[in-house]
Amino acid sequence: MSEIERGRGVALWSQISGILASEILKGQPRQGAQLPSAQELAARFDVNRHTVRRAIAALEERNLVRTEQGRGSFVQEQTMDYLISRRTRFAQNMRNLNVEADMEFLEEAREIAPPKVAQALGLGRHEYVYRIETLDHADGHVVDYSTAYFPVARFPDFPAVYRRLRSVTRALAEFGVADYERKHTRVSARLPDAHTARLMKQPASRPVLHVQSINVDTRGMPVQYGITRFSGDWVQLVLMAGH
Amino acid sequence: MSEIERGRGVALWSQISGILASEILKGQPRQGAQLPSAQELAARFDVNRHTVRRAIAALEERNLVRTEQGRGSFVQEQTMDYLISRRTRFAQNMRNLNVEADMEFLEEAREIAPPKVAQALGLGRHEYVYRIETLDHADGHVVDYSTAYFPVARFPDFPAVYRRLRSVTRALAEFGVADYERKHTRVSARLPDAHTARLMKQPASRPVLHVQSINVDTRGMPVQYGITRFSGDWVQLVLMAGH
DNA sequence: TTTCATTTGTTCGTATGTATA
DNA sequence: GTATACATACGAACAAATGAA
Repeated sequence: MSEIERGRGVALWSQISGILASEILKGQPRQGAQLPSAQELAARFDVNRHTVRRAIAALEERNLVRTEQGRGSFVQEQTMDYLISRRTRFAQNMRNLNVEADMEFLEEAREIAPPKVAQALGLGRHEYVYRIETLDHADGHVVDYSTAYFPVARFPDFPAVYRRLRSVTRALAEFGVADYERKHTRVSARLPDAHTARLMKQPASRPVLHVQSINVDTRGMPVQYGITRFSGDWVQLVLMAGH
Repeated sequence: MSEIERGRGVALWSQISGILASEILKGQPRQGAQLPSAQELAARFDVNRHTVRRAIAALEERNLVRTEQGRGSFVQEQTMDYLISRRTRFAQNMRNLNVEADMEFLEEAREIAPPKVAQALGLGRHEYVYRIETLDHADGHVVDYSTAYFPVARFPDFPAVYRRLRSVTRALAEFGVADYERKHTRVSARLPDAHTARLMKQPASRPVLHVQSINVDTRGMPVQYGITRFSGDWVQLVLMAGH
């Protein structure tokens, strides 16, 4: 079985480029790792070295690969700049990055607010919150695994609205929260627990950015408390001055 | 010999709390480790379980201990909140935290700016920068390992001034930079390389917060490019809205 | 899946010490 | 000195969560 087909109307370099791109996006070889030499790739696909070079040039064009003269080609470290500002919106971030974003609902629950959550949201003891767990993908990668809490009293049946609109911003708007902003953000680096690593499809030995955040409405009342675990491999937080 | 004294005007729970606090601060038991059960502690101090509970409640209040129902009480992992804002100053941060800060100069060099550094500082190719490596301690722990770059042309003999004044802020002031602020900050989570792990006295398996920052003067000209690696165990970055 | 021991959390009651009007 | 309020300390019983058998 040959991986590529000749005379199918798709140039060989293009097919090879596609195969290598999908392998890289699947994480094999890893970021920063060296690609097989042009010679070896030529042998693998049974084409001329020039054809391989043309394929790699296409990958460089897509910023998936970086080649260094005399050393070899390497999988370009991809970092997605995730902008943190007073007005942080996931969807907007993804649009800015020009990637295909996709959200997956994992779980929703109605439960008594854990102490930390209650404190963050300014709730009393024994008050209820919705806990909503989501996975965000972009370009086929897991960007983050997020746990968000919303007070039940203020946002009855929030999960249903969120599911329907697929956006925190629009869901909150439906409850009359026209605008909200980050009150604060806490960032730490840690190793994911087994559950998190599995969900994020990454080894437990790779660190994640652990971000706790509180969003408040225009009157300063907390509307959302969230924990977002960003893939350390793919995401870099960017904090801008001003905004 | 009894560890606590009754009827001396100091409540039993307060004495017990003090003893446990000093043990924890000495690192025994260590961070994350489980405390003896309330039952065992009651036996050790020969008091009622309630009294021990009161003592532990005080430790929770001081954020030295975390207790989980059905599991036990654990020494709270201490994180130092490191405030990132437009006007981030290490010394100020440490003063706010009320800890003994201490800086150690590791290395200084005069070298041609690496491409990334040149770009960040707005320098041309082949321009020189000072590279200064420091270790910051607080309360006996390594807080961060920092590499800072300053353009040689604008700040001749910067390292000597920095060494003398032991403060970036004051050293820059001596060169006429009355004020500066963060242009931006990039944060990622990664595993330290062997060199970094050794310097920071932490295992290479524990992640660090990798922070790249650019400080600019009031006219917007970059004055410093830096890479700071914060101990993931001890430091949590806090990003406040507004300021 | 069930059972069981361990541990923390909560709520009674009782007694005593301490400060204050 | 007396009355009152409050914090401290102990005892017993039970509820709730956890983890291991």
